[in-house]
Formats: sequence, C-alpha cells, structure tokens
Amino acid sequence: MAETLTASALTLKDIAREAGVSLATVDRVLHNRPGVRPETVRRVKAAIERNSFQPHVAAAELARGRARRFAFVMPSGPNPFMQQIEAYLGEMSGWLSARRLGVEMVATDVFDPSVLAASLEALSGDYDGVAVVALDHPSVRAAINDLVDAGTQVVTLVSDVPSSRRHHYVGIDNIAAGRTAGALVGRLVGQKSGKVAIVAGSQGLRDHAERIFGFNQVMASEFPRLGVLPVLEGRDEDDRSEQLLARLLARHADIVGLYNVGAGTQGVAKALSDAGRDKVVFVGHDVTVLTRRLLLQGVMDAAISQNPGHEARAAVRVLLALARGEPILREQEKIRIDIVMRDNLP
Amino acid sequence: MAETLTASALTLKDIAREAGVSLATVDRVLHNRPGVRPETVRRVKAAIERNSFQPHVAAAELARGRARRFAFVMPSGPNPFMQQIEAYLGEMSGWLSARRLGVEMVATDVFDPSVLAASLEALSGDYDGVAVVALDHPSVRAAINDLVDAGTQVVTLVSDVPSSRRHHYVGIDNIAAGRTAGALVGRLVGQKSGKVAIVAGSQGLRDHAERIFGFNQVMASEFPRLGVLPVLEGRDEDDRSEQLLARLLARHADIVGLYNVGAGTQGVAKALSDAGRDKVVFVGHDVTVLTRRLLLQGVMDAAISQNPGHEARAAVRVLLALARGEPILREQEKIRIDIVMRDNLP
DNA sequence: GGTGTTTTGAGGTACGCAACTCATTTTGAG
DNA sequence: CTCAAAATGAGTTGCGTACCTCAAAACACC
Repeated sequence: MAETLTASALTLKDIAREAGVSLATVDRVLHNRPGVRPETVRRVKAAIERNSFQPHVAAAELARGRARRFAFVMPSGPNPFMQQIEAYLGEMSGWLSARRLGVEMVATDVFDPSVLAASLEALSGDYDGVAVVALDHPSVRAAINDLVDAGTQVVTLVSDVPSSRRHHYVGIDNIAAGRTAGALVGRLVGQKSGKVAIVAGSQGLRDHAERIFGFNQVMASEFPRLGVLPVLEGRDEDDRSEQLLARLLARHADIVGLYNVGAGTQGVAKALSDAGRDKVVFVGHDVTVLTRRLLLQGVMDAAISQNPGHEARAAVRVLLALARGEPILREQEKIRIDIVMRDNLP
Repeated sequence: MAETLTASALTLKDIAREAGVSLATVDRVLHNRPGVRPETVRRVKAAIERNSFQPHVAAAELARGRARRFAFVMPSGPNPFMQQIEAYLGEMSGWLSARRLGVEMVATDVFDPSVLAASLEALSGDYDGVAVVALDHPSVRAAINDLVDAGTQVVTLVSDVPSSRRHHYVGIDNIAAGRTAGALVGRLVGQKSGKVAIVAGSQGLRDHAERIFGFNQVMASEFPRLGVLPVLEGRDEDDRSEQLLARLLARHADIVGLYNVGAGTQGVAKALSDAGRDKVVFVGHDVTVLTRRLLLQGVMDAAISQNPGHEARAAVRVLLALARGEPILREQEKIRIDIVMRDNLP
C-alpha cells in the first residue's frame, strides 16, 4: 500500500564505522585525495555502495563555504532568443541566491571563433562552470577543452560542439527539429501539390544546416509531390529575408509551404502578406512576442520551440549538479522539441 | 560586458545588525513566532527587503534536522500513466535521498470519493506534503482542506480540485488540450469534408469533459464543415471502445477524423484497422509504449502529451519549495501541452 | 633491525541557520 | 509610580560535511 522510494539517514560517521576506518579516511576516499591504500579504498566504497549512501547535499554545500560562480557566454547584440534566456535567469535570482550561486552573463561575438575562444580562455579559473553558445570550430573546441582540463564544468547551450570534451549539451536535436517542421508543413498543406520554400540564416551555421537536412529528409521521403526550392539565405535579417522571399513568391505562383529556419520572421511574414499569399503554410522556430502574434493571427501555422526558459534553467541545474558531483537527471534536462500551434501557446 | 544576476552573501547576523535587533528577534520574525512588536517586525522585514536577503537554503535545511516526508496518493490498479509517474519518481531516488526527502506511494481507489477522502484524512500529521490525483467531489475537497489546515502542503496532480484550498495544481489545462486536439484534427484532415468521431472514457470525468468541451469549441468555430458525432463512452476499456467505434464506422462512411480523449487506445486502433479506415486522422493522448508504436506506424497522427516525468518531478519540486517557504518557479512547474508526432517523439 | 615513507586515526574548526533557554529590558495598565 | 506582561538580548547546541593538522601506526626496503 505505502511503498517507500527513499532511505538513507546515514552519515559519514556510520560509513566510517561500517568500513572500520576513521572519518578522515572516508573523507579522503570521497574526494579522491591521496594517501589511501587501494584495498582500503575498496572497503570504504563497498560500505558506501552497500548502504547506497548519499552525502547530505545541504551539509556538503554548507561546509564548503565558498559560493559557486557560473558564467553564461552569449552572443552580443539584440537577439530576442538570448534576451529571453537572460530574462529567465533573472526570474531565478531568488532561487540562485538562496543557494549562493552567482551567475554572470558574458556577451561576446560568438560568431567569430577566435574572439569566442579568447573570451572562453579569459574565464579560466574564475568560474566553477561555464555555459556557452558555441560555434563549432577548432579553436573554440580547444578553448572548451582547456576549460575542462582546468576543472571547470562546461555546458554547451543551444548550439553544440560535439567534438569537444564539454560535459553536457543543453539544446535540441536540430535534425529532428527539421524533420518535425517537414512533417508539419507536409501534413498541413494537405492534398494540394506545389512548391515549398526554405528561408534560413545561413547554411554555414551548424544548427540551420542540420534543420534543413532533416526537413529535406522528410520532404523527400514522405511528400515527394511537394518540390523543395533552393534555400534562401536571409542572414537572419528581416529586410533581406523579405526581399529574397518576395522575389521567390513572384516567380513561383505554386508555393504552398514555407519553412523559416532561423530569425528574420518579421520580414518573412511581411513578404507573405504583401504578396497576398496568406494561405501558404508557414512553419518557423521559437515562440517570441512576434511569432506569438503571427500564430494568433493565423499567419504562422506552427512554431518549433525549444523553450528558452527550460534551456536556461536546465543549464544552471546541470552546471550545479556537475559541480556538486551529483548525477544529472537526463530526462529532466533533455530539451524537447515543442510543436506550438495557436491553441497550445504557452 | 559581465553582468551579475545574483548577490547576497549576507547572513542573519548581518540582518540583525542592520535592523538593530538581536539574532533571536530576526529568527522570531522569520518564522512568525510570537512575541515581537509590530514595529520591530517591520524594521526587520525592511532590512531583509532592503538587502534582498535570502536565507541560505543549505544551512536552513541542515539546521532543521528532521527529514521531510511526502506522500503520493495515486490510483490503484494497472494504469500505465501512473506507473510511469512512479517510475520517474524512482529515477529521482538519488536526488531525493541526497536531500533527505522521503517519498511514499499510497495506492487507493481515487474514483470513490469517500475512499479517497478517507485515505487523505489518514495521512494527516504524518507528512509534510501530499500530492494527490484527486476527484472533484465535496468530500474530497473537505479532506484536502483539512490537510491544508493541518499545515500539510497539498498539490493536486493530473486532475485538479480547483474549489479546494490546495496550494498548487500540477497538470495541464484540459480545455486547451482539447482545443489543441481539435486544431490538429481539423488541420490534418485538410480540405476534405466529413464527420469527426470522439471516443472518451466518460463524460463524467472532469478532465475528459473539459477536453471534449475544448475540442468542440474549436471544431464549431474553425471547422464547421466537419460534423462532430456524439461522444462514444468507452470507459477507457479497449474492448468496449473497439465495439462502439466499429459500429460507428460501419454506420458512417464519411468519418475523416477521430479524437480519442482517454485510454482504450488499443481498441480504437483495432477498430480503425479492422474497418480498413487507416486514412482517418487519429489524434489521442499520452505517449506510451502503445501510442508510440501507433505513431511510428502512422496509425496515429498525433498525441497530446502531458509528460509524466515532468509532472512527477514538478510535484516533488513544488512540495519541497512549499515546505521550505521558497517561491515556486511558475514557468518551470507549468505543465505544457506537448504535441507529439512521429518526428518529435521523445 | 633500523630507516624512511606511506597510511591511518583523532580531533578540531567552520559553515549558517533552527530552536531553544533564561535573564534582562521595555512597555502599558492601573 | 508600581508591577506584571510583553518584548528583546545573549547565548548555547546541533545539523553533516569539508578541510586541516599532527601524531601514531603500518608498511616497504635494505
């Protein structure tokens, strides 16, 4: 009837007694400090295992005294998505200070590898953990690895550097996101035939390229009757996206679907409405003030969202867990691909 | 460049000095213990505000000594959704015991108001917090209020009792979920005309009724060309759902969409395939082993999911925050309505 | 067997707060 | 002004761990 899921009111003292050693030795084992015979290490670890002992996180936190500092390395300039992340971190300030966690925002040009790498190197030693919106480039990879070697916990945020030794990636699977977008466009277009347009920031950006890849995968295999037009590179700018798309719409009267991979949403929407092509199925990314309005107006049909609030909080939680040596709740920290339509707007 | 989001390395001693009182008085104010003049209370609170002081959560936790106990009151019997919740709680066991939190599962017949109320009353005094899958009924409401009055933190899970004084509800907005289902069915059907069927457990269940309400709302206002057939009540049983639906399909050759509000998914799927009506747009709830397979096979087109893992963890976090007197991160604990299609299966 | 090295024990201090006691001061009512 | 009640100060103890020191014991090597 009543099944208990937890236990452990044991303390280190109990473990010491169990293992037949002193508190000091248990402490040495627990923090892999030198000066303990391998045999003794085994005995202590066995006792810990046997009782599935977990150090009392509050006591550990209190005892270490020193507060922890995390840095968030984010793109400079006005980027609504990043501003949201910052805002969500702000909402956590009570939570953070109750745990004596200091979180600092470091703005830098994340699109210039050497600048980003330099920014990262500059953090070394000052922080217990770093979350970074990273470009995948050799010098950035090296900078991340250096931080890791210096004992800093490193989490990549939104954009990953899989080849580095970062401890964790907080963000979505962009190929799956592209696939989802493809499935949505294809399904929402319905029985109609015609062409599908893609507007991206740049195919050089890893996340955009991956999304396009996934999108094309699905279109090719499941909606072959819909021809995909060459990708327009709008550099995430409204004006440029609008112009490119306007020209494309003028040339192709049979466009029935549109996938906006990155930003520039305002321009994309304007081009559509100026051309009187409101019926085109329009799928984009991220829920912002703008996309929210477009969804409510019916201009956009769906948005693929990666929940910036969740990403911000997950990054903090993961850094904290890593710093404390706690296990990470993978399920909890995984960023899901949200499909947002008008009726499930958050 | 580097903007700090947190502060507070202050201690109670600092606040005491600031307010010109002793530690004991600050302590009295902080825990609303009697014996402090209103004027002094104000001075102390002002000092706390002024410095935006947050008690060190680790120190507080350590000092109180006593471990916290939470109870999860859940339906007895085999219910995959509830089993998932339990499994997710199991995955947290390390996290829980590191915080000296005890979580116990209490199985009961949540569909019998008096039994459920009695189970709740029996918990009084033994637990710091209770999460309950609650039926909305006067005696249940009273039991919840009694718990609250006894100082127990109460959270309703999945199914709410809004008229009670529960501290929080962890679950989705079922009307919005129904609306989302309606929008999906309507959009995925495309240009076709025809009828839409609804299979529910029972219209007496609050959550099912709300979903149907939302569904009908959207169908009526946005897809008037699709006629909604009377609700089939399958009691969440496979066999019954199958029979009812089979009969309906035989009678109506023009069914183009189907909304399965509750369980009985297996039966619904069987009726569809036996009748050779695979093209019917099929939207249901929850991602389970079964619905996952149906989505991959293309039998189901979309599932509305409420992420049981998130619900389980949110319930624990909310109970803990309430017990500690910490603020709740509303954004974080809000359960979102996930649209799951084949390509964004978690 | 003696030497030097490694391993272990014992103990202390500090972390910030909760919870308590008891003495002292302040306050307000009469 | 007096006296009891209310308000406050001062202090203690303990929570479980980290981190440190110093001495004692065990060990390895020649």
